[in-house]
Amino acid sequence: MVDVKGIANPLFLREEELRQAIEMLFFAYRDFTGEPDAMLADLGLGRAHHRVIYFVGRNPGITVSELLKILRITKQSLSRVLSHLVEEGYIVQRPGERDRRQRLLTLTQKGVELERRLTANQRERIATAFRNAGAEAVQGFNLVLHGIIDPEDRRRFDVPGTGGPLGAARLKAGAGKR
Amino acid sequence: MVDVKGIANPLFLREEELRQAIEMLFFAYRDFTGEPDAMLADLGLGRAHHRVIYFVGRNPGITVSELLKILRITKQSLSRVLSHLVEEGYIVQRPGERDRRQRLLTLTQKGVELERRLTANQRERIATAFRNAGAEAVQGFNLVLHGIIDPEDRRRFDVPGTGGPLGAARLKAGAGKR
DNA sequence: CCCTTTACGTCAACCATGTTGACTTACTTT
DNA sequence: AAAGTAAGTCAACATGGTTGACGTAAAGGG
Repeated sequence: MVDVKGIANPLFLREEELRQAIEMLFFAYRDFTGEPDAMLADLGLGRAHHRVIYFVGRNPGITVSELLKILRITKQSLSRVLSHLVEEGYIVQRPGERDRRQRLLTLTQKGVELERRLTANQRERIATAFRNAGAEAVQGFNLVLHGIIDPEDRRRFDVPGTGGPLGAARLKAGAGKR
Repeated sequence: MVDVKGIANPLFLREEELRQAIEMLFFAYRDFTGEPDAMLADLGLGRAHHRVIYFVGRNPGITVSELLKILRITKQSLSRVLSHLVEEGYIVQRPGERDRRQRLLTLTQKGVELERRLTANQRERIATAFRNAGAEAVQGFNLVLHGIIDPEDRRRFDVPGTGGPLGAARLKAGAGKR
């Protein structure tokens, strides 16, 4: 039991490395959401509203059930937030054409503007981190984060033409291995 | 205004790249916390308890105010969670030696065991992602995540001997640039 | 030695956002 | 026509954040 934490013990390094990752994920998420949360609070909205606005903006015409799958919350929980956003004029609903039971969701101009303001903050934070870390690091970041996500949702990041996840990032990483 | 999304437009690629990062961060965090949350629910605990247990385990003898700085919540909010954990025997408090106003927090054996179970899950998820992505990708992941964190908390990840953040990861990345 | 500051705790009220369960309406599918 | 599906609604409840006010004990500076 000598040298438990010494350099000769790979298990300690591994444990330490993994704990660092756990903590960085916590701090990064905390800070990543902090500023948008403050902006939202000024408008009487919360983080839940942000998530809805983000994913509706990203997937115009998305159905309620698709949105529920992404957010992994109940429809009752979504309902409170979504109906508020509709009442306040951030989002419009229209019936689906093929299936008229569906309510297709789209941002209004007001919604688009809010989404832009909120996302600009997050984008800027990430852009700075990307710039400082360099292109290779960004690929590594994408690859690891991709692997942390549940398999069923990884395919959201597949890029159609490339036949693999994450488009060019994956192609390049894969090339280096094979 | 032709070719707005075409390959000739670097702004579109950049925007898309940043949005992918935003979304991956959301999905990764969602899935990273999902399974521990379910374990905690069986014990009548929540994610807030997990965070406290984690950081007390990681920093034995931490003071309440240090913990508050990490979590960025109010003491009233922490109090509810922390006193519950003390009552249930996961954490013990003892007065500080130099400053007897302080309550130094430490996990009990019961607390250590719970912490291990919860963290094992997250560690496994990250370890798998690390293994599949490769060592270089892990360094990139660390470097980018580090850059996303607010500067005042980045130093938590500095490694004493190396004179820079993230120990070896940073040394290697820096060597390539200079 | 007093006085101020600090570390921590507590009570109370409120809010955002998640849950479960039961039920309805409208539409699609078989 | 019957069954299934998409969405909404009402109600009750839990967790974990917030602000504000106040209390206690210890530390530290004049």
